[in-house]
Amino acid sequence: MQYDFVNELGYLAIATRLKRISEAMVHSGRDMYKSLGMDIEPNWYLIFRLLQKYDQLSVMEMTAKLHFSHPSVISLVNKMEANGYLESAPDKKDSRKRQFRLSEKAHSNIPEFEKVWTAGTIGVEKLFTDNSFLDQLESIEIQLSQSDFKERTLNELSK
Amino acid sequence: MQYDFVNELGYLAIATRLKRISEAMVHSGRDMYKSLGMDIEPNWYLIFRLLQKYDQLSVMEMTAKLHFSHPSVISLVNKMEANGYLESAPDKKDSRKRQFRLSEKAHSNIPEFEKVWTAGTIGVEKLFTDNSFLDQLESIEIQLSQSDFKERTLNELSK
DNA sequence: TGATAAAATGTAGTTGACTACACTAATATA
DNA sequence: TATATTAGTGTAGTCAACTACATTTTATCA
Repeated sequence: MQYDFVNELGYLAIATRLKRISEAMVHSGRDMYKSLGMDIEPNWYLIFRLLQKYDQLSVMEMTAKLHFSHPSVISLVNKMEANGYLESAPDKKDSRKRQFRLSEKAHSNIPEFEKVWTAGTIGVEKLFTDNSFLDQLESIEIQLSQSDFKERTLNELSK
Repeated sequence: MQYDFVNELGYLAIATRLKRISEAMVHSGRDMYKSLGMDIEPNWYLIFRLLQKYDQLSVMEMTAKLHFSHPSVISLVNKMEANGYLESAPDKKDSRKRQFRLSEKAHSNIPEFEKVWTAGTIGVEKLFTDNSFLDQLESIEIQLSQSDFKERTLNELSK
């Protein structure tokens, strides 16, 4: 890796670095799916896994589980439905809701996807020497959900 | 923190989590600057620090040091110049280049900014029990620059 | 030198996240 | 019951990153 000024900046540049790593991985993932001739996107993984576990969910149920905004979820599921991976039907009891489930195409393709997802998981896992990184990530998430960056900084400022 | 399905997904969802954390911090930082009546944006920190260190830089020199795309840098420096924090002048030797430096306004405001940046750094630092997180981050960056997610996954797939 | 390639900047358009607003349906309440 | 509030979905517009393309200037080299 060539010289990177951002890494000199310590903790205050951490958001920049996290975003760069994330974008590099997503970009590379998109590229990989294309190379493998798979017509799916990196983020669809979240929805596939959700509907494997919960079978049928509405938009708001997905936003609650993923902590995404609802427009983001709508955008994801619309694209997946347009590509034939999801089916939606109005909820029987509440006509405001659309219930989404995996399509037949999804079920028949997922075994192939699983191979790639397993390989991807192993590949990423090898980036870490132990699993303390995931633990630290969770710790950061919890702490920031209790008191965000602004609050923490203003608190330090007032000392 | 409420239930978060993404955290069940392990290593393959790490990009999603990094991005969420990054966006939460940037969002909160923007909000903080606003609350404090400071007319700056979180990412401007990178440019302030660059020009403190290097005094005068062109767009491409900044992209090389930050590993950002050049349109991103252009967008940043244009906004900063519009807000009076940067001054630019054509390079004497190469008329394609614009050389950027900190303005008088920047120099006179930075001491106040430093207080906030120091507080922010301390606040973020306290999210971590030790500094292994930054080390791990650097290790990931280096590894991914040598072989990206796609390559790693395809490599595992072929085993 | 003249032609070609490379470099620096800039613009346009894309993407995926977001907030804000709009609409409709369901629920709560006076 | 009628009205007000809340909830679910959808749309529009913003934002910061990106790629691709365009333009101009500089550098290379036949």
